[in-house]
Amino acid sequence: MANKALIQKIKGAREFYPEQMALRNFIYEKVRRASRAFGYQEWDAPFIEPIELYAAKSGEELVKKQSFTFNDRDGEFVTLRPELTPSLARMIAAKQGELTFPLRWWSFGPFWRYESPQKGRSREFFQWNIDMLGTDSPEADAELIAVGAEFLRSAGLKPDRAVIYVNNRRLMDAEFDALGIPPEKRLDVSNLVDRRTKMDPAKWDENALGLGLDQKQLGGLKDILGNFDLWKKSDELTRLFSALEALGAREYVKFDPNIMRGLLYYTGTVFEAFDTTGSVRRAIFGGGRYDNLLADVGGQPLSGVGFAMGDVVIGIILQEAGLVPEFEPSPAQALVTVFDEKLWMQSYALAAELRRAGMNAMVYPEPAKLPKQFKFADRMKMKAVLVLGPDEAEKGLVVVKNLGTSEQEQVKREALLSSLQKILAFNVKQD
RNA sequence: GCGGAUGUAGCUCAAUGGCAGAGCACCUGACUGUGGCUCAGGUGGUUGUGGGUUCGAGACCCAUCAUCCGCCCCA
Repeated sequence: MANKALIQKIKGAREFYPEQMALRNFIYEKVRRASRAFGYQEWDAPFIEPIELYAAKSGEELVKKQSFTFNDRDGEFVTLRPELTPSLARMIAAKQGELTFPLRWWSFGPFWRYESPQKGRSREFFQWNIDMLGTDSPEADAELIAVGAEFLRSAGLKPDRAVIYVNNRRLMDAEFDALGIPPEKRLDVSNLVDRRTKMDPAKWDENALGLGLDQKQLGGLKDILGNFDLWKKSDELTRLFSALEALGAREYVKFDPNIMRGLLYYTGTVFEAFDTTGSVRRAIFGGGRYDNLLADVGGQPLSGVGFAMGDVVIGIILQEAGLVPEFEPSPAQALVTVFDEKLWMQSYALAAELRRAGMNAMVYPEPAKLPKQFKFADRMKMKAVLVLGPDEAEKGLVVVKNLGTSEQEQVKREALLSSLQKILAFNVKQD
């Protein structure tokens, strides 16, 4: 039983022990590489913002119910950021005249949403955001999708298990129009489409009719949602797919008329990536094209395309797929033991010497029995252990033991580096 | 906000209402200058918390807290 005196962490907050931190950094590294491969610049915004920033957009209970808010000492309402886009809009608007467009920005940082924690969802999470602003073309949409595909590829998720589903709002609006679905019902219908895979078919039909659709419209809607060649009617999607072909990302992408995305602000291409084989049914990432990003904050109209990916879902998927590299407990590959009180400082000096030579070296923090120190090195999965005992000190030697092979040799101090490097290189090959 | 499940050693889990246990981990020793492997021994518990029923509760009842799974929601 845990110590009762321990104060519990905040519900849904995340604790990153070194092993989890390694996963987070693994994701960050893949994100960073994919973003930079396409020339995107890293940026960030405040973690706390005035609540109005979000209220301006949704103005809903959503903001109050699903955000962490509090009063600061001056009585201002402060919100832990639940998303990045409003901050992006403000920062762009503030320097709209001096930024170089088209602008390509990416970010990876913490966000908070007051929701009930469950599989794939916590109250505190890290999110990758990536956007291109100032270009309005299906080819730009294709680039963002290609960035996402590049991330999936580099993380080890092949097209047979990760798929990016694409649709287009304008295409769907045109289809809805053709069915005689009035524009004011589009939002409700979109939301219903979004929920289709989750719902019982009969119930879904019922809801559709409840929205005021007639049988003929319902039938037409289902025809549309079952038509996976529909994209051929869309000039935008046709161009998108040829661009994806050229970008080498086509194999990851499928057209799916059921992808809508709940967000109001998407106006053209929308897309969502899913793991098709694992236990997580939530989207890996999702995004699309939005117009008038800056409308709410008073900037000039600007079109953009972007997507966001949380760390929780992708983390589960990568672990399930066995794609996370084995955890290395210690960044240092060599342990310098401390033989006794007298030789303590000599061991410290030896470790310092290794560090000056560019190696990561850990020294045992105090004299202790050698078995204990060796055991420590073993549990830290270190590759080599150095022993500087009385015999070695006297003759200017060091014992180097390869923990992988159990072989050890006494070498002169001058030969230590090359001996160590040999062991480390050998062990690297073994991995 | 709603529903379901689970809380026992550091971890994973046992224990018909009748002495709280096992495996792993940890510590010590076999092995006073060498990790893993083996063997022997040992430490470790207010059974989430608070009440109740009972001669007797880890188990049954009520409440509460926490976690997990799902619904709702998902900017």
